[in-house]
Amino acid sequence: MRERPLRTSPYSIDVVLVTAMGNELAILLTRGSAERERWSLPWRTPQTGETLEATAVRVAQDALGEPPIWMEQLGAFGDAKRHPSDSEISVAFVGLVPHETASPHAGYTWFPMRDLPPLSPRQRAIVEAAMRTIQGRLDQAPIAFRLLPLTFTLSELQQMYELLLGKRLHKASFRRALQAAWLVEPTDEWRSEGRGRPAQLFRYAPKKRRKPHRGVRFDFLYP
Amino acid sequence: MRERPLRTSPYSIDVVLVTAMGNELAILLTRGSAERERWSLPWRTPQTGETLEATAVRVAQDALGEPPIWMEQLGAFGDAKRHPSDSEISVAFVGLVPHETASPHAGYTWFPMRDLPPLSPRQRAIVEAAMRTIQGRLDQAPIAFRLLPLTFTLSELQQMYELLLGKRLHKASFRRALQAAWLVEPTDEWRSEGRGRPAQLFRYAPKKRRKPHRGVRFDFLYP
DNA sequence: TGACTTTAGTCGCGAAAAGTGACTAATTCG
DNA sequence: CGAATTAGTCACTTTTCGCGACTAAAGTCA
Repeated sequence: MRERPLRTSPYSIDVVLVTAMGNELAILLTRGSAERERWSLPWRTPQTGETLEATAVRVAQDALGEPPIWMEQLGAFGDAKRHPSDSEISVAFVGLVPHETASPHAGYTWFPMRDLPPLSPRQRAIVEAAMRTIQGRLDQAPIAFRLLPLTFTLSELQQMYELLLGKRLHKASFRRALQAAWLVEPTDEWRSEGRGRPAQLFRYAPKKRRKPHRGVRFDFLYP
Repeated sequence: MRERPLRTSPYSIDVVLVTAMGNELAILLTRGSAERERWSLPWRTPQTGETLEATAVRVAQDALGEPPIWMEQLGAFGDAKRHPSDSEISVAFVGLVPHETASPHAGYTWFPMRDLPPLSPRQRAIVEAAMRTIQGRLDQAPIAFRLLPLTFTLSELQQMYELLLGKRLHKASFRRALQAAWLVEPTDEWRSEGRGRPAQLFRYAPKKRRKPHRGVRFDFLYP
């Protein structure tokens, strides 16, 4: 058994939990009792013998009761910026959570990305890194699919990509890229959503490619 | 002043210093006195008040007498894998050093990537992450140029890219991509390198682009 | 009912970029 | 000198991109 210093932890694990709330991205923040009036990212200090990832999953469990559907480490953040835990560095993670199944425990609240409360400089840097990482992984990991229900329309999928990228995409090009990447397959169900022609439902079903070619790339709209 | 625990440091800063040695990439390893017979990445524990980057630069200074020409954080590595410093986690960095000016201090040795001595699992993971990061940043940061002298031939530049990517590139496409990216400008000097037509010397001189468009992308050769 | 609106889904073309072999140019070697 | 060698460019084909315009199937409202 290894002792931890009593006053301050060597490092904390901070997690940016991201979800799609309606038309916006949102992240989970908490206001602990000891941290007078400032919101902060969920965090914990590691337990002995626990891997970094395991601690990050535990943070998510404590906040939402379930693990993220996708997670990635953002790196270590120090920079002499003050952190609520008073730890010297934070090892930060991003995690994605589908909004349907994500009901925050007491003390945790979803905040839309557009309207975040003041955070510590370090945590603000972490949130920005999280967004950059999500956008960078979007064409390599099935991030958008994981934020949607098992079946979805292509319009819903496109809207999710637009939300994550913060950009409008061109419909025809989006579908062409999707087909080239062999990521979805149609079901035989259709959904009528009020006005307009009913949309076919698709599911995420990546085909094995012999060559891992290049990632999915969409055409941007420059409005 | 904050006290550090005496027995183990909370974390160490490990640096993968990469250079181009002739036709191969090489990284710097050290065999400290206390670390019986095993080579390891250069590392230090942080001093109070020092940023992570500053510590990483200090590691490079101690090993080579000069700071890396480019550096990036790789993240935190824990995974319960044993580290020579006995620290719980390592915050790892990659740094690039041009080989001409990089003479290792006593106890440090360049090892070609193809022929590394046994490393701890954690450090092996760090080295692999370093290579992935270099390849991923190659089209965003002027990595290849920084490993070359101030003026260079386009063949030398292409060889450097091939070395870093581990792939052959097609000459005509390479030059086309280079021109599209406005990264180099010709000098009026030529260099005769034994047999064959003399090559014109170029220098790194990135033009400001109004739109940061996309990164440089080269055409691969599939042999 | 029938014109109009709204959303889904597709087509196809012009432009741009990528992939590649073959060509010309300037040097050294024998 | 001619062959070999390396640098640099050209030209052609294929693929991908950007995007407007089209058809399809529903609801809305006079």
